[in-house]
Amino acid sequence: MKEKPLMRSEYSISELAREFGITPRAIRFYEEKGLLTPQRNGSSRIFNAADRVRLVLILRGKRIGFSLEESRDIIDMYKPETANTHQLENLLNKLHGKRLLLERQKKEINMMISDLKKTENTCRKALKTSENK
Amino acid sequence: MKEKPLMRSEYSISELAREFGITPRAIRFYEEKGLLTPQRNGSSRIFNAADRVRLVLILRGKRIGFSLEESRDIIDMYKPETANTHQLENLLNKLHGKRLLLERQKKEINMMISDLKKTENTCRKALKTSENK
DNA sequence: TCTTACGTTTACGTTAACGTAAATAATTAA
DNA sequence: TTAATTATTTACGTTAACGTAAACGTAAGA
Repeated sequence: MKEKPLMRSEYSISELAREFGITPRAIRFYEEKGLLTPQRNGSSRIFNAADRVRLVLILRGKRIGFSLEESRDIIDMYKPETANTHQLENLLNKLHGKRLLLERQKKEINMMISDLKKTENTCRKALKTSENK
Repeated sequence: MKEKPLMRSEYSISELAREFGITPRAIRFYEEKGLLTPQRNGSSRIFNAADRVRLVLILRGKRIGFSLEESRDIIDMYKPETANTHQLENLLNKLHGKRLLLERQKKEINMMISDLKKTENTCRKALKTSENK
């Protein structure tokens, strides 16, 4: 008799949805946008390991603040048929650009924080003064 | 006769728009959302120094990836009538949160970059090999 | 057999942050 | 006086990334 495979290689839409904490609708949406292209069993979608990886990449892209369109490059990069060095350079440039942006944002945030801490001190002093009257 | 003031203290909508590289529409939109409350001369808006500062804050908020709703707290913080220590703590917490998020994003980006550089090397080797045949 | 769970497609709804256009008024320059 | 510039309000349009609902098919279990 067959044993249950320890590591699944095929997934239903809701299995993936559960695993990644997203909705089936979202997954279908990604497919609509051409970011996923699962097989079919009749009308039902069947996702394999490669599809799962692509989903991981999509979600990783989202976490770094990429739009789906921006993530498309990342995903394409991981499918061997289309991947080429030119694309890779391109993507690396994008990533460097994003990183620069993040660094700038962080600097601005730090400035705002130190700015507000001054305000904080001013506030506290004002409070103290008003308490003393 | 009157001399032109060196430092303006009143601005028309298009003056501000030009100065900050945005459209009058955007400024009106910010007003609609209650982030700006310029005076009027008849039907025309007149912005003063304080309004200008608030606009600066709105745009700064955008640069660090805040939505207008999130920026609202920042702006409110800078108008003395409403500002209080509680709000300030709140805002500081938000900013710290945002910074954490940015740091995480940067880490993910760095991971992706180093990941892709491996791919890059693999690519180059593959190219070399195929050239040698 | 009936219900429950899961799958599908189609299609309209939603939020944010404006863009764009139309119709109109007031001011200014030639 | 006429044209250009700048202003207003009203209101519909746009993009992204799904949410939500309807209407339907299918397979499993009590």
